[in-house]
Amino acid sequence: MGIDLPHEPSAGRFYLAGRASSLSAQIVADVRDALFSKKLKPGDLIGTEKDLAARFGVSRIVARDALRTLEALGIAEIKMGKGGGARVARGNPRLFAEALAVQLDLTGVRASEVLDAQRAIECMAAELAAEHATPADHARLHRLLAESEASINDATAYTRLSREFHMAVTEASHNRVLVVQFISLTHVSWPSQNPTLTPAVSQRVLDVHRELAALIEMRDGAGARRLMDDHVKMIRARRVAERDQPDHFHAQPDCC
Amino acid sequence: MGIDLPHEPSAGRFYLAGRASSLSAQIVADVRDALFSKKLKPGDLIGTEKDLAARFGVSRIVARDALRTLEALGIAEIKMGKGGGARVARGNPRLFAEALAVQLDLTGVRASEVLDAQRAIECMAAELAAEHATPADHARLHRLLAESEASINDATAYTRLSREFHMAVTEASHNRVLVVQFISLTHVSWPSQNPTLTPAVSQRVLDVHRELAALIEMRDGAGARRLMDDHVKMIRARRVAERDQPDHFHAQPDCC
DNA sequence: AGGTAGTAAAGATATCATCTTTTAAAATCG
DNA sequence: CGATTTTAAAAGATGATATCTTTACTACCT
Repeated sequence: MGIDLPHEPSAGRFYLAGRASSLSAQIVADVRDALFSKKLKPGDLIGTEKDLAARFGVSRIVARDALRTLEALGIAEIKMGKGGGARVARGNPRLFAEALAVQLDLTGVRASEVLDAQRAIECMAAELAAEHATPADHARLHRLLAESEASINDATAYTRLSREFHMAVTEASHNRVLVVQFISLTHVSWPSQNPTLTPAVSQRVLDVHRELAALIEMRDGAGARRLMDDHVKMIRARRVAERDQPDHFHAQPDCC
Repeated sequence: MGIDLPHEPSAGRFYLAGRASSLSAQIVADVRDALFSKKLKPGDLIGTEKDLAARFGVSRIVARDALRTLEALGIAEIKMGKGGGARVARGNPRLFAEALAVQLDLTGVRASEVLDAQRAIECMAAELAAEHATPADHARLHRLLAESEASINDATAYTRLSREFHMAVTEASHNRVLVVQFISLTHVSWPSQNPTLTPAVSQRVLDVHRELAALIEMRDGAGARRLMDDHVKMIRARRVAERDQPDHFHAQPDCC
């Protein structure tokens, strides 16, 4: 497919002052162009440092600079040893999640903004899960509910299982774009520890999760969306009632 | 704030075989840790290649390797010349948009998946715009509607203005996370050219845009959400009726 | 206020060191 | 004696260093 990326010169580091562009930046641009024009696909060999240096008439360090950039962008995977070199990577959602987390941190968005975006993703996921969930998806949701029940007194395990339940709902939508975005947003918004979670709150959340799984099983997309909307709104309200400050993500005790 | 990133060693290139980790990878990890623990913030000086080389007891090329990676990740901005060196970048949504586009391309998602994710983002944006739009936001929407009306017979200009209208709705939500996601998804999904757009279709889309602006102005969040949902569903249906293939993004003539 | 020179910084090159992978030879077992 | 396994060496690849070149910024002089 042809991805229509921005052509304006201000598109990041591909347009630099001084030298029209550094030599390594030119190599990066060439490889990216080949990727987007489908001349390269995941698994293809991009080349060794020696190969690229020869091809572009530069030193190995320039080639290495370019490969380091491609690696950081998730485009290339590099291997040492005979038969090594750089190959086009397969898509890596976790890398993307990290990139988003970094950018959100740097731009200083508020918890409320992240949670509203998460609400958008999870509501759509719930609706589409009601349409597309498979028997395996239903089984997974039920297994996670049972494990959550068993961990009702263990706040750490419960928090982890809760996130896995939301992840399972998102994956039941069979929309990989929503899955990637869910992973990214929850990297930012999901606390890893939740010391103030009580068994009473856990039980209430578990009840909502059960109802959601039932609506998905009944193929009630509108109902699943509404319940998820209320559920994530409740989480957001608890967060925002505590301090709505960019640097209080970590301190927030609430999840679902 | 504390961003809770994955701590498992398999988190990308920060855990390498052979050498416990390359020297440059260690520098990258240190800088990232400093960023996430708030020891570094946007605008801060990370250091020159010489500084970092001295600090970590390595050569300038190792420091340069690390800085190249941080630059690619959008963490560092590098400047040549006296007073140059690397500083912590400000958040760059366009970089994130490109990263997402690359990853979506590499994972081979379908147009329908991207458009469903876009529908999630735009519906939430419409609802929040109804709550948060300012007089300046309303004025901008009306200006864009007027310019669209004047360009009804110019498919290229109309396509551009149409995207700007959607962007303006998203910005009227005052949620920067939704804005970043909108930019990212439309990098992938929005055709740059639309040769088959007819004035009749343009007029119909313009009517929907007018109604949407009116609902936002009336603060009717539920109505704005419903209209946007139907609108993006219509776009999706037209796309999917043509070929639902990952590599036909570029060829799709439809936008709104 | 403008031009120039000096200095600090990154860009790039040639080369050496180390690591990883592959292949071939030797040893062992049936 | 043939097949299989183990070990070692060679080849290929990246990691890293020292050094030269080019760029950009700042201070000084006219």
